Amino acid sequence: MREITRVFKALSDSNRLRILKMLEVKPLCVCEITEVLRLATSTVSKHLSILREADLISDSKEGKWVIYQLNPSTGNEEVNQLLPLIKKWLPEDEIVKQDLEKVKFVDRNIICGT
Amino acid sequence: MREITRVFKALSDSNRLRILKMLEVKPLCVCEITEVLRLATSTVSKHLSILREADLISDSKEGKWVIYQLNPSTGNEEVNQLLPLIKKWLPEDEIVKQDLEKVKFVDRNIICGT
DNA sequence: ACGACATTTCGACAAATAACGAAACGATTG
DNA sequence: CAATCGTTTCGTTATTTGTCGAAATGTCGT
Repeated sequence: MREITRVFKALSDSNRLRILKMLEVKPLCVCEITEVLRLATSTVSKHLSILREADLISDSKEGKWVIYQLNPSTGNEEVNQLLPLIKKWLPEDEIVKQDLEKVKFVDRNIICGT
Repeated sequence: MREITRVFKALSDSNRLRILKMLEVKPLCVCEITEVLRLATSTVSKHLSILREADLISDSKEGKWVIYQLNPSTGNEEVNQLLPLIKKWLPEDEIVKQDLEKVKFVDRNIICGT
């Protein structure tokens, strides 16, 4: 039960949903997500840790960057069922559409360190 | 977006999940749910209103009782996809199993007004 | 080893949330 | 109509949550 409520809690924040939708496009590092969401880096990092602890995403180090990606298939059966649903949702949401547009052109080598 | 986060927020509380699982068995009135959850009536009523505003359940008056039931198929497409998933979840959860056992024998005519 | 940069952790704060009891509301029954 | 019973609303309180900035951690290039 605690596991499931943790997943739903992770999904119940609009900024975290935006992050998930962005990660559907491609894996992203923290600074790229920060750039799109326009929140403090520490805030984004917190959101990502909540998503990670819910098993919705996973991270991997790549040089000085930490790359986050959707958890393609995890041990968590509920997550495995939820992610495909969410993938089909919000196709017409204005904010999400804008985010995805930005994600296409975002490049960690250019964006970070301005 | 607001719609979807509202649904996930509604699902992110263990007492509200317990209510949903109970309603999978049969429609219930507030006092029956209160009896199983052992929370104050006003607290249960609040939880129910949150679930209702997320379109997860609906209510109908029946004499002096308000009967709540799962929303079989609502205009909310996300809810239509989520409810069947949740129905398959938590089959082994101890608390849920106890709740369902209690629900079987609960009778609003006996329980209410003690 | 040092400086620059990406990320996480910490501490603080405001806002949202879950819980309760008391009071208000609505409907049924005497 | 009045009393009763189930439910909702209101006001309060303790806890959790989202956010930020500052400090700590970790990594790369020089």
